[in-house]
Amino acid sequence: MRRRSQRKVQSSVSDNEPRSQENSEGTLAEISREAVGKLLQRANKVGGKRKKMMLEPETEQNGTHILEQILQPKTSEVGHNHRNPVGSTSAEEKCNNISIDQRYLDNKEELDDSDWEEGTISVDDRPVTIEFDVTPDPAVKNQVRRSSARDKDLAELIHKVHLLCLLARGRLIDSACDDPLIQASLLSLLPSHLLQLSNVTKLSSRALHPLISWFHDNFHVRNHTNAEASPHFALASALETREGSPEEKSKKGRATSHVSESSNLPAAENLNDSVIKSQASETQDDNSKPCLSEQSCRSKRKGDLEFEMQLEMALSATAVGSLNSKLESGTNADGANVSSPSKKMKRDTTGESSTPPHVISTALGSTKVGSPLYWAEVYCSEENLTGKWVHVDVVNSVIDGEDKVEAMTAACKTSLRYVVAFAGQGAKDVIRRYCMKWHKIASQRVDSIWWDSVLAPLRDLESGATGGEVPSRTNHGTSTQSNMNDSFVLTRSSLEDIELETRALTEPLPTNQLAYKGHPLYAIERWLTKYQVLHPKGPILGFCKGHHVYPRTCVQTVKTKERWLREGMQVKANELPVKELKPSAKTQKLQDFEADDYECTDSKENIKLYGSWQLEPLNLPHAMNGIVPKNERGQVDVWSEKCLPPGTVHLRFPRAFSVAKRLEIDYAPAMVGFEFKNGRSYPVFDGIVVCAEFKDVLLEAFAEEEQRRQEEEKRRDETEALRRWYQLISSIVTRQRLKNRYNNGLPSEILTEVQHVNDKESNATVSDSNDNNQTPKNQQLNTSENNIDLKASISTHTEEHEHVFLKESQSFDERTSLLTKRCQCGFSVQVEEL
DNA sequence: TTGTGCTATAAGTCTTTGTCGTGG
DNA sequence: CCCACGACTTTGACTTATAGCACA
Repeated sequence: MRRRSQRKVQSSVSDNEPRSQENSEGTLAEISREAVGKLLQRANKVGGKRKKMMLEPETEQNGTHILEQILQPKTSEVGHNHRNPVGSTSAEEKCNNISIDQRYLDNKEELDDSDWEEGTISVDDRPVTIEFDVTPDPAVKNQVRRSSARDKDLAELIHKVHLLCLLARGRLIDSACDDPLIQASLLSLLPSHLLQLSNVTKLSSRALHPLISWFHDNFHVRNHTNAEASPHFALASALETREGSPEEKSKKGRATSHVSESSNLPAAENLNDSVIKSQASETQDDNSKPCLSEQSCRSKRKGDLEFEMQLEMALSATAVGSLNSKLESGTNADGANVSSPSKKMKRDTTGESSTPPHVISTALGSTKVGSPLYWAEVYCSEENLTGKWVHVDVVNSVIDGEDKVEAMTAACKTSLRYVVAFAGQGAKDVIRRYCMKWHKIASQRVDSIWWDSVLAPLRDLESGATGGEVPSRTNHGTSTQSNMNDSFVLTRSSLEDIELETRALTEPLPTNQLAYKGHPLYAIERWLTKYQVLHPKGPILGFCKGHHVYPRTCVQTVKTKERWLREGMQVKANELPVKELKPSAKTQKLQDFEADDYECTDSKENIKLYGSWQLEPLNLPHAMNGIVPKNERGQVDVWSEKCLPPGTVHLRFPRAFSVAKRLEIDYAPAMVGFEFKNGRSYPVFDGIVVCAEFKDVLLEAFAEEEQRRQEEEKRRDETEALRRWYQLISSIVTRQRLKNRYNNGLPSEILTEVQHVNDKESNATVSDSNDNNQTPKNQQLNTSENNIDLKASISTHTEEHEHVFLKESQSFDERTSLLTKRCQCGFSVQVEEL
């Protein structure tokens, strides 16, 4: 099975668009596979690169060796990936398998493309190939490559996709369970004595026992399934199979073993169905009763496993973790109008991405590795004063065993990281009900902000489907309840929220001290960081290995005076540092150096840290008489608005200081931070700080100056444009004249004469004094700004003549460095001597 | 099996206020 | 001569988190 899905993924990876379009019309599982395949394609690209890096040292081996080497690191890398905490389970294994194949291909290409010069020496035109007897260095082979930031990003991405797939799958199953036909079928299977359960007004978990045992006895979990069946079909066929095969029951022992090996998935679905069904019947029978919901677990056989397999297909590449689905069935407690069926199907993912699938399989003794776990939750209004959702695992015939789930997953050598309840197309994370050691899994879960945002719309749906109002039970309600009733209407959902929050705040103390490192509720002094202290130092909640355990709320962050300054706070007078740190070696060295210079003995000053309770708002001197209070460097450190002395403003417009200087207004450069460049830190300035009364004046002056500057810039641009035009025209004219003069050899040649007054651009001026008067056309461009005069004249020569420049006739102007060469005909050329 | 301590590595944090040459 | 600007030495020491391993 794994191999098959692996191939499929691979093909979708290598296929191009047309294939994917084809897939898009296929089954949901195919679509899911394709989507995941695309992600894996990206993942494998990254993996390929990584591999290339690993193979670099091996490029000097011959081809055979290289191919062997290519295959060898795979195993180690697979192993590594399995260890990746954020990786995935079965799908990840597939992922790795695929990457192996990809890698092989990649390296084949590499072999084709690579030049073999490193391993080949050409002697007498005959290539000599040096072959190395490669024995892999065990040290290198065993070298652990830690996952880089990029690997982690990728793992997180896969993690998220995986969760989304699981959510989608859970909703599908939930939807199937809502099918009225399936519900009706399920009800029809129920023995009559169990149907009476629907008439119970107050449901307690104990009342569920007959139903659970009936389901447990009558349904089995099948070992193989039709992976392509839809959830609806799977459910229906599960019911059908159970009906049609009473004799299979007598093959019961096998079924039991199957149960143990395959997960509880089917049960949940069936539960859902039965619950819904029972509720439906309930609603029909007696709508006005606040009722109960019952759940009957039905088909263990096909449906469950089919779901499981489908799920695995859908998640093909991303590694299906184990997935538990639970179903909560509840009844609406309010006897009012329309009773909404309050059933909740829950699905939990355990060991979600990182656990190696084979571990699970070992634990379960099944070939189905990484199977999701499913169970149901039933709302029992008689439980826990306010009523609560009760864990019901029909496959294992366990009721109210929420504390056993974590142990069960632990037996599978994985951890329970997500427990999601589904109902009414919505979903809610109820991990807190099942997780007893939150600190162990918190770091393994996806970013909570992302997860909450994904679940937010689903939570509303779930709450709408299950959140029947809890009747105000003043008769036997507690004071807390009535208080809460005063403030808002209690719903099952809100009560559950309270329950989960309470659980979150009452986690038992861990027994190993390492767990206190970053524990959200508790702390021991040993694991505080450099900038943390306990304040107040108490109460002591307990002990762990001789360490006092304090509430995490006692842990305070301490900072230096300068750091607090950035937040607009200053240390109160006469406050002693709550903690002192030894200066770093670098600072120490620097201080020693200064001590040598100044013979200062107090060179080893500790870094003094203060806590937030030792602070008061920053009290800077007020600006007086238009003078800005400055620090010892003549500037103002503007870490934030709070750091501005009262009566001053921070002006950030460009060249503000020049404006202030021109207006003779007192100002201070505003230092806004530091930047590191070339191994040093440099202060970064942005704008100036001036007294508030000058703000308007400065802004006005800045606006004027800005306008003047823009006009100046415009003028400069125009001048530059003119200059370039002149240059262009000059060169055109010159070119034309030279062409006429030398190219054609015509009896009559055209000479172009360019005279430039105040010429600084051209290095040579060609003029013909004889023809100056014959200029047929003069052009003159004047600009009033910079007195650029342009005079271009074109003259015609009537006789052919080859100029001769004699040394005697040339003259040199030392002032302008211009050398003038003259021909006897009167033609002259000026060149600039360099 | 689990916790602990150690090591190695990756990643993150904190540090924190120039000088000189060149060209306009 | 003054001023603005850019190049220059591409920090680095330290802490924290993480993973693997050996051992009790």
